[in-house]
Amino acid sequence: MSWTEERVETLKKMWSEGQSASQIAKELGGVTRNAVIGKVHRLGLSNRNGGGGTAEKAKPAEVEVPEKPAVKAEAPRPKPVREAPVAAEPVEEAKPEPVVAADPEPVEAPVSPARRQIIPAGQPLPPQPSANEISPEALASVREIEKKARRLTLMELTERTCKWPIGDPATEDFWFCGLPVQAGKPYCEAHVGVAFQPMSSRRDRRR
DNA sequence: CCCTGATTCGC
DNA sequence: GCGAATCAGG
Repeated sequence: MSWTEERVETLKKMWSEGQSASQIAKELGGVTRNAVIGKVHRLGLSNRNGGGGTAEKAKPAEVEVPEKPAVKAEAPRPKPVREAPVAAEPVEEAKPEPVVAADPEPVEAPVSPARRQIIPAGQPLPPQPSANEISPEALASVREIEKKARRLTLMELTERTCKWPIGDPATEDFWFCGLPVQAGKPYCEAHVGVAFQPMSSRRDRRR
């Protein structure tokens, strides 16, 4: 295999998207991650760099996803309490916005008759942390990730698959992320981002 | 052990 | 230029 224009393009694209060398190598095929890394260096795009000559501290591009309304087609049912997908606002104060199911999304998922409605009122729901103060980037990537999730079942999880739960466990609409985990951690890159927050203004909730 | 990117150096 | 081997780290 040689580095054809096309392959280099793919490399550049994926690399800028933050894909790992191994993933890129897998995608391209015929090359190892070493080859990819080597090429990356030779191309001089190992670090942030747009090729403008002047060293601009441009951040790693990152897939800028303004907002994707598609959250999750939920049936208009007495769904369990769930905070709004997120309100990524640069607000310093946590703003509890109890937005419940306000998705102007054309639901197309017919509710299965044999399900629903049997949600224990307790608190059996997994964290499903739709935090209040998660970095916008993390959230953006999480939403992206959830669309690329491998949708593994509990039995399919391994020590190397992201164990982030997605969906409502009380329905068929539930699965695990399943993407390759970060390293040692139980979640993939994106989910690690929201799971392990630096510890920002973790103001204790008063009750 | 799994993975990551960085570097070296014979080819 | 290429990339396996190696290094350094998580």
